[in-house]
Amino acid sequence: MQKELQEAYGFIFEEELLNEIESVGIFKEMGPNQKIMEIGDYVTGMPLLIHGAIKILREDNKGDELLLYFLERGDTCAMTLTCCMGQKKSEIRAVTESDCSLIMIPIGKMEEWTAKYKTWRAFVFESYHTRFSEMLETIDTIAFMNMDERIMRHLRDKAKINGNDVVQSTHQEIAYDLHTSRVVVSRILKKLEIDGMIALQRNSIKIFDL
DNA sequence: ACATTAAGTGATT
DNA sequence: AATCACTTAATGT
Repeated sequence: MQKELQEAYGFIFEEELLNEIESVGIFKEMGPNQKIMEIGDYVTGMPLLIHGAIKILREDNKGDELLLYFLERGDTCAMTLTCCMGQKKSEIRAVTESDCSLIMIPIGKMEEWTAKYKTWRAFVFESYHTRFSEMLETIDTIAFMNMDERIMRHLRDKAKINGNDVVQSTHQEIAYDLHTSRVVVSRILKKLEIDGMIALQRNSIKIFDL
């Protein structure tokens, strides 16, 4: 855990804080599509992402979901930041997108470290700001972009996260993430393929126009 | 060979 | 862009 921690956070946190993280944090590794946090769960810990990606989803009253944003190495969940002061329930769902390793920090430490470490404060504010920006971007794409642009953006995001121009995903999964129907996704992907932006295979999509 | 799941398509709203 | 109804293609057993 020490090596991973050093690699991902060594440049942000001072020695003393890194040591504290190491002694109090719980190292976890998990495969893709694992639920880390469910809507309604009490937030008990704060994840520091070391490796891999996590997608953050919102759910409507019918149980349909919508992708809010991805978390990557060096990121943390903004939900835990807003929940840390009281015993609040999570309003989002967090699911691993790929193989992940992360360190869980007990929520009690948050306040303590906020007072104690300047780098921690900076990290929390910075994270908060970044997540907020990403949310605004997502809102923009929903409000102002056509579905074909949204799909293209989503494919690029996924490609970037996995470091691979071939995205492993079914049309149905994309439809869930973007809160639309599979038929619509299939049609738009077909159009994008004819336009030479992507190549379609069963269960995967190759992206040319990164 | 058969069942299951993913993807393609026309028609309608 | 969503939904329905149906077809076709790919994959697992």
